[in-house]
Order: sequence, then structure tokens, then C-alpha cells
Amino acid sequence: MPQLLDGLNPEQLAAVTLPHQSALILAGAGSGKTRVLTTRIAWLLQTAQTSPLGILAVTFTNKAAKEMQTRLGAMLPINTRGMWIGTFHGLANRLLRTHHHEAGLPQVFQILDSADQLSAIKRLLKSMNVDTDKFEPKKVQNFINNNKDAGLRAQHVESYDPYMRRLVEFYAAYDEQCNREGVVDFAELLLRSEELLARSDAIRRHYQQRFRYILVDEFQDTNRLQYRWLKHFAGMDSALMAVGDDDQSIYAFRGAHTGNMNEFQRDYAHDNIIKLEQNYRSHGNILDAANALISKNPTRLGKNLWTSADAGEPIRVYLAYNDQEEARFIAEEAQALHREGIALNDIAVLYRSNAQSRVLEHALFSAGVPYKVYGGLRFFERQEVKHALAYLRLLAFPDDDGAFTRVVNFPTRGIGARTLEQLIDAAQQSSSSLWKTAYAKYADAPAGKGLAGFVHLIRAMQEATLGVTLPEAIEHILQASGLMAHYVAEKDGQDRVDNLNELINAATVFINDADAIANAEDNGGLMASFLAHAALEAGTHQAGEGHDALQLMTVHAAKGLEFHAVFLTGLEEGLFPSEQSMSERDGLEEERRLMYVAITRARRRLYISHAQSRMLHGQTRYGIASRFLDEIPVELLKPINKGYAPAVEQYATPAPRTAKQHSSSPWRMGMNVRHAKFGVGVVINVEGQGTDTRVQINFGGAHGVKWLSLEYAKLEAA
DNA sequence: TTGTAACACGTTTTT
DNA sequence: CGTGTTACAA
Repeated sequence: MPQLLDGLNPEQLAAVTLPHQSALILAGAGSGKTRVLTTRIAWLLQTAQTSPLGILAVTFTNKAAKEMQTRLGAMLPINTRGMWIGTFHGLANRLLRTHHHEAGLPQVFQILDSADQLSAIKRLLKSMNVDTDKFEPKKVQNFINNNKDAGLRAQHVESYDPYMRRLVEFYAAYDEQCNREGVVDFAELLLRSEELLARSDAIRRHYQQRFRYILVDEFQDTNRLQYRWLKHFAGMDSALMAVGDDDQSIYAFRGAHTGNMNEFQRDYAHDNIIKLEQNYRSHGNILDAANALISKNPTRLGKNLWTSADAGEPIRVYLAYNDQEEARFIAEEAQALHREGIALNDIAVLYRSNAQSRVLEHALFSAGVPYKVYGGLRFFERQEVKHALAYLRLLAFPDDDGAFTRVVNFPTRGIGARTLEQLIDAAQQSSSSLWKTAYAKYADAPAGKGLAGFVHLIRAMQEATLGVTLPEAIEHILQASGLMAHYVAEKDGQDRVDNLNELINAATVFINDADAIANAEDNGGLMASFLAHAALEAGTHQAGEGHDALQLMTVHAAKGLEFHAVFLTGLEEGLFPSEQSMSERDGLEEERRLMYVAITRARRRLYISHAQSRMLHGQTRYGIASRFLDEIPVELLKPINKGYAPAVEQYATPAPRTAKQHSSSPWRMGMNVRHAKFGVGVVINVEGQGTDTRVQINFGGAHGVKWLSLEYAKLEAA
């Protein structure tokens, strides 16, 4: 036991060995949060304060859950089976499978991922003859999900106008459709299980008595529904530990409710707050920069990171002429670091938006620097994999209309829109599924072309896959459906073929996993289990682990990670902080937290770069340095491009041909001008008209960026 | 039914 | 500028 607690600082120790009571742990970036969480569980078990059954540990991502399991396994020679460690959605799924009857679900309910949900909504709107120009499916999807995340069913949503009333109607109809088809979307997993716990005293009491210790990771990211969900598990005898960092809350845009932290304080922790403020990751200057920046946020729970490490290097600031030059600089600098012996894997290039990655990729490719971009499609989200899974779903649960429509004409077999429309109408008439309707009509017909052929194909596949293993079934489906042949024939289909083969592989791995087999018993079979796994855990973004490559990702994606060196790019007003965040409530604060997250990813070296101009949406935009740069104490920064104030001439660019919006002014963006006092600069913004015109000019060097009113300032073209 | 051409649009994202 | 989606002709 002493070993377990070795090396913990006093605050960490206090959190780990907290007696049977609730507490809020404010855990700053790099303060050993995950370690505390896992050591706490290990300590509870080792000191026999509870059995594995008494523990409920909730995370947001599969990665975090897995990491906890792994670390726990390394600390204690126990099997983690029976312990409820998982994601909100994973655990909600488990709950609903166990109590599917009470929850009003078929045992083998399917899980819709976002894309599935969207196509379900499109299908619904079509069947309701809705004009999708007026009601965009995406908007409808957001409306439904936002309400579910807030814990509201259609009948609870207040509508103020006809438009919203219509949305509520869609919400109700969508839920009806899901119930009819036995499918459940992500938000529904949580809402459905929350309602179940609220409704059934017996089930709730059972879990309340069972879970004596409840631990929640990344609590600042929880939404209202998730907090409500958690509360149901907390009985009289439960101790809750919520670990989070309000300064790292960057998911308000998807429903995260930081207020949960205050509510948790009130509801459970009372004044039991432990702050983990010692940072084990970064050098002093980096931490000072982060602290200074985040201190500009008005509403914080309050926390200041410190480190026993020395100040380290200054933060390098690079001002680039444009985005391409910025990218070139990063490519060169990364190579230099690599030559010094830093692994490319340990260097990250971060950006605010995905669109910025293209220029970077181009420069890295030209410079021959291996890189890896995070984000984009995940394995189980790729169309070929989804097609294959849809066949699988259809075989096991033929009434799944979503799966049916997905593959009925893929690969193409001559079943057009017209045929399908007739089928949908007929199904609606008899209020039955598409499969049942088609089957009733063509089961006895000869296996011809079109729908009849499809019905017979599915029947044949059902028979052929009876009693074979899951990978064998998938292999057969790929062949019999013609999917494999389709992609083999496609000219750029090799990746897709590889993915389909990988799917067989994934199924093999899955059925060899002991836990999965055990779970399958109560989850309605191995196939249902595998499909749930595919939906809940979309897999990695890209293959090709193991190669040393520069890491490219958005700041969001970098949360929770750390690197020896970090390049933080595009620090320009309108980009970071983003333009649209400015119009959102508390938008700037969230952007600042995002910046805070970005800075604290770096262990030893941090580069911050910005560009004077940048290609955005096909046109050149002139940006000024982000205000976040000004919020970092200047003594922590070290300009690194030749004195930081290169000759303005070097940046001279021809004025944009068309600057219509500013046509009333003789001054154009990008234009070189001379000011009596400040010298030569570049116009980077023009605002107002006539005598009210103000121009923003970058003079570089000591004078920097200034707004000048044309009424007073004497300017001349340079 | 399928392929091409015009067209719209353009933060952040996990489950 | 580049991509993804829709509209229309073959």
C-alpha cells in the first residue's frame, strides 16, 4: 500500500485517500489528474473499503476509460471485470441492455451514430413531405439533440413561434420513428436511461446501494443531462468525486455546462474542494504565460498552476508574411528540432480550425517532413464500412429501415428512386417495415432483377451466415452483396478494399476478446454487441501508428495530450479568437480557455506564430495579431524573425484588385503608407466612411498595429 | 440510373 | 481556393 501512494504530493494524497465523502477536485493541466483518479480507485480496493462492484467511474472518451483500466490493471492484480468503468454512453448502453424491457426497448436495439441519425431525419422529413430548404435536416438534428442533452422530450419543449412548433413536431415524429424501428441515438442512450432511473425506484435503489464510490473525469465537460444521470446513481451512502478544470472547458458549443461544477459544489461537495495546482509538465515560462492569459477570464473558480521546474526557454513568437511562409517556417524549425534529437512524435502543430491544415501539409510535404493529421473520418464511419455493417444489421434485424435504404441499391442493382418511393408508400400504408413489405411482395416471386432480386439476396445471405462465426459472416456478406467486387473494380478503391478486409480483422479481434464474449450474453448476442461496439467506439482516425511523424491537430483535439515542443499557429484576430465566437455569449472566454489549453500542451518549448495575410475562402485576408498575444507578459516572449520588425517593404503586396466594401476610401488593404511619426506601414483594415474613416496600420517594430482616423492622421502612399 | 457540371459554403467534436 | 452536394442531361 505504501508503494501505491509513493510520490504523491500532499494535495494528490488528500484526494486519493479522501474518506468516504464527496469532493470536487480542481485539477489543473498537467497536475496528475488521471493518476489521482486511478490511484484513488486502487487505494479504495486495496484498503478493502469497497469491492470492484462498488465502483462507478465515468469518462467522456473511450481512450480515457481504457487508459484508466490499463493503469489500474498495472497497479493491482485484480480483474477489472464487474467494475463499471466506461464512458457515459457506454455505461448508459450497458444499463439499457440490462433493463431493456423496463426501458421499453427491444433487446437488440441498434445505436445510431450522428451520420445514421442524420439520414434517419432526412428519411423522416421526406416521409412528412417537409421542404428541406425551410427546415434543414442538420438544424433539425441539432434541435433534437440539444433538447435531449438538456433532458427535454418533445412535449416538454416550449415553442414560441410556428417554426419552432414545427421543429417540436419533427422531434416527436423522430422519436416515434426510432421507437418503431428499435433504434437509439447517442443522446437517447443517456436520456432513456436517465428516465428509466427516475421512473423506477427499484432499479435506482439497486444501483444506489451498489455504487458506494462514484468518480467522474473531465467534469467540466458534462452537460445538464449527464449531471442529472449521475445524480440518480448517488444514494445516501455514495461518495462522489468529480474531477475537472473549469479553465479547460472548451465544449460549451456542444452543451457542456460549466455551471455543473458550481452545482456539484452545492449538491455534494459543499466546501470540500481539493486543488491540484502543481504542474509536472511544463517549464516556468510556459506556465506563467498560461496563468497570465487565463487570469483575464472573469468567471473562474480560481486556481494558479506552479512548477518546481525552472523558467526554461522563452516563448518564441514568429510573425510570418503569410500563411505559406508560416508553414515553411514550421517545417524548417521542426526539422531543426528533429536534428537535435527530438522525436517528431513529440512535436505538435496546433491550429484553431481544420482548414488551416492544408497549407501546413503542403509545406511539410514539400520539405519532406513526415506528418500525421488527426481528425477526419474514423474507421467505423467510413462509407464502405458503414455499408458492410448495414448489410450485417439488415440480416440480423430486417426491420431496420435505415439499414435497408442504405444498401438496397448499393452496389447498384437497378432499384431507383421511383421503385423505392413506391415501397416506402406501401410500407407506410400497412405501417410495416420496408423489409416486411418487400418480402411480402417478392418472397414467392422468382428471383429476378430489382427488388425481387434484393429480397432473395438478403434471404440467401441470411441462410448462408446462419451458424458461422462473425468474421466468416462478414466475409460472406462482402462477397455475396457485391460490395467487395464493387470497390475492387473502382479505380481508387484500394483503400476501401483494405478497410473492408480490416473490418473482417476487427471482427476477429472482437470475438477473441473475453470481455466482449461475456458481455454479449446480456447484450442480445455477439452480433448486436459488435454493432454497438462499432457505433460507440468509432475507432482510430487513421492507421499507421508507430511511424515517427509530426503531429498536426486542432487545439480541441490536443486536449489531454502533451508534447516536448508545440507550434501554435494562426494567432490572428478573427481566427483565434475566431470571428464567430465574438458574437456568442461568453464566446471570448471560451476562446481564451482554448488558448490556455493550447499553451499548456507544451513541456519545454512553445512557438506561437501569426501571419500578416492568409488565404481564407479563396481570398487574401489581412489579420492583426491576436489579442491573446498581448495578454501574455512581453518578457516571456522572444520574437524570432530577425528583430521581429522586418522591413515593411519586404511585406509589400499589391493591393487587392477588388476591395469593394471599402471603395469609398482611397486606402486599400495591403497598401503601403507613410506616417509622419510612425514611419512606413501596411494597411490591414479599413472601417467607416467619409471623415469617419479609420484605417488600421501595422507599422511593425516599436509602433506595432495602430488605428488611425483619417480626419486627423496625415497619411501618404509609400 | 448514372455521370458531369454548376453551385453553395466555409469553427471547434465525442459518443 | 477547394470541397461536398445537388440539379440536370445522356
